[in-house]
Amino acid sequence: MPRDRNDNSVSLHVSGFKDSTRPSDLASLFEPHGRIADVYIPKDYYTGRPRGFAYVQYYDEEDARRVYESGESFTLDGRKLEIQYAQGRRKTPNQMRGQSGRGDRRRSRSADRYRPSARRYSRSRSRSRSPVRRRRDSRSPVRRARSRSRTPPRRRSPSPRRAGNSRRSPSPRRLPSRSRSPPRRRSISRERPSRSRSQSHGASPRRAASPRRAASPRPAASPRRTDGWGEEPKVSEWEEGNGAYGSYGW
DNA sequence: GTTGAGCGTT
Repeated sequence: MPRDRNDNSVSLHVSGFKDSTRPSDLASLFEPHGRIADVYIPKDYYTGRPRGFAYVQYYDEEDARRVYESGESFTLDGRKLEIQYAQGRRKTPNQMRGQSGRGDRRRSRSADRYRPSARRYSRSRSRSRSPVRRRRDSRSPVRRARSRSRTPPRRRSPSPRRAGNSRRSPSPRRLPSRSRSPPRRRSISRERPSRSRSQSHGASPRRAASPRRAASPRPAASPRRTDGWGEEPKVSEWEEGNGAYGSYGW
């Protein structure tokens, strides 16, 4: 990521669109006004649902300014979008933790983002086959398989923290808030609390005897593969217009 | 290699 062009890099805070809206939709909407550097739609950390707003960042700050100042009203899917300047820089996970005091409740799950350049998919393989499966490993499969340290609670390894502190973070001092555990898809075992109480007959000691790493909360698979990465038909369209940004993909 | 857990909605 071109990082921030400068500290002034402005992102537009856009809201008012439907939950079904995808980054690419916004991208194609705003692209005509300037090169889009990034479109990011935060999603709830747990539910994975879009939080209702997005950040559209122009590569050139001026474009953002123009869009904003022009007061032009953008409508997407019949809804008028509200546009503002983004207030702060994106918070990093760490920052979020810091706010845990208050934001503890609204941690947000991986967000939907849209980066120009995402041109992978050479037609080397028959992409028409199973899109889903393919999508999964479309991005450096190997990489992904190994570095499970990065991607948070996508589907399998639920605890982002677990990964992070493994060695990466300099100061592994994890906050005491154990509520940190991520997307726990309502594990059943968790839901039968009082049961054991009056369960005089079934309680066999030997069972409880084997302490099996109850520590790892397994979020039974993410809600759905609402990765956002999924099928993005229009993307290509948008992308084509901006094939110039090749910068990353990650 | 610079992150993707950035302002929501009382």
